[in-house]
Amino acid sequence: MAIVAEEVKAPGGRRERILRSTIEVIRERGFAGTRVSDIAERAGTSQGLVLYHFGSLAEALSASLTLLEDEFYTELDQELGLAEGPIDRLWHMAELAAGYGPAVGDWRLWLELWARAMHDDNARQARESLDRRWRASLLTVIVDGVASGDFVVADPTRASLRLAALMDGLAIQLALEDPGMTRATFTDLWWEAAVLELQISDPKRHRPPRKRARNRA
Amino acid sequence: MAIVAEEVKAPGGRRERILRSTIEVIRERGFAGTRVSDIAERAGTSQGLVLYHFGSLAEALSASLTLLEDEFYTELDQELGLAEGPIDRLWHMAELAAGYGPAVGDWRLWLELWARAMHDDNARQARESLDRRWRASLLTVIVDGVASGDFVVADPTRASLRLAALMDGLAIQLALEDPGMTRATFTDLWWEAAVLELQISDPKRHRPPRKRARNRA
DNA sequence: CGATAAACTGAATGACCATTCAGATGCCGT
DNA sequence: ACGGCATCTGAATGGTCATTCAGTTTATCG
Repeated sequence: MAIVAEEVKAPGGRRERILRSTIEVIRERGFAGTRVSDIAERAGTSQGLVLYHFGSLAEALSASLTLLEDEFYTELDQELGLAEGPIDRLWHMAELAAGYGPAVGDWRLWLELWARAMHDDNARQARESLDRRWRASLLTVIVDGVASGDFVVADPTRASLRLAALMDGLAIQLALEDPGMTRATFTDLWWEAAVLELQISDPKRHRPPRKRARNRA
Repeated sequence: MAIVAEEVKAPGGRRERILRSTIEVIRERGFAGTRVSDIAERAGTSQGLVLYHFGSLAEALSASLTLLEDEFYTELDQELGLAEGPIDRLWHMAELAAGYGPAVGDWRLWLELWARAMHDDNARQARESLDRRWRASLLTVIVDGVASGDFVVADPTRASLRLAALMDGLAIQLALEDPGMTRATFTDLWWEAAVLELQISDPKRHRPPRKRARNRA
């Protein structure tokens, strides 16, 4: 378990390494189960250093949320940059949400964040801005699609609310490993709803198979 | 804060009173934040008694989940018993989910349960059977509606999956008090999706206004 | 080169909590 | 009235952490 090889020069140095470890630990053990010693061990440092950098466990957790936000935004922008028309963009978002990527589709972390948001103010704000951003992107895609004639919707805001909520709901099953819910069914079910909701007409070019299928352990 | 008046004869005695207090505390402080002393204080007893009855905090939490399941089932059955046709039943489920009732629409508790299900096996099982039950009811209503001609659906299972997921997703906003998400918008958005998904044609009798609006503090 | 500061460590320290326990109190059948 | 049993209490007990700290190593810069 004690790999010490590539740790020497992670970009960003020890501090960022600790934050990344923190996120990993939260994902595995939850906010509640995350101890300073877990973070230190995962990062290959001492407990003292974690506190030296962040002052307290609470601060470390909070800072890791900020890092998470950054990665989320980066991933979203990058992926949307690749897509061409509204339909393609929508499809990319579906795949991001289905978990083909490091941050956006990391639903275990989202469930944790939702629960924590009820009791911790940092978490509340983090999840709020992440959610806002996500839904704004979705809305933009829909509005663009309406403008370009790809979609037909009476009320884009309502449509985006619903499609976003549907993702969250499906994601719960995904995160909890409900039998019968896979990434494939996720996109499948969601896309069908989107087609219905947005009256996507053009049947060509729907659901291209995914190229890569990378995901973290 | 120390009210001691009506505690004397809660039906079911001290033991059940402790379980109910446990659920309340979980709702307010989360699983992680729930201490034996919180439960005891809330129930108006000593810490010792909590442990006397349940042996450990973990057991108390677990037992409270069982009570929660019972209440959920009771509430669901009772409410569905009141309804007449498939459309009416569907509407009742929407209202239950929107939080007009003590157990089913208690979404803060659900968020907690989802998060805990990732790390605790009792929670995992509890949420799984609750979820299964809920979705089975929804599926039944849909199938009945198809049989009676009220609904037109190609694949009832997929429809029920989607409609259930949509509820969960909307519920997150509700639980986290997202500005712009109320019980009314919840039913509104969901019902519109249901109408679309199930091709509900009969426009009369849709969305009767709610009679009572009771809810716990 | 020093030397000053930053980064880092590991061993205390102390707070917080679940759990234990020795005993009180009420209850019930006889 | 009394023995025995379940219920109940409040004060220990002990373990598990976050946090502190005295001191060591490493980087930086004149």
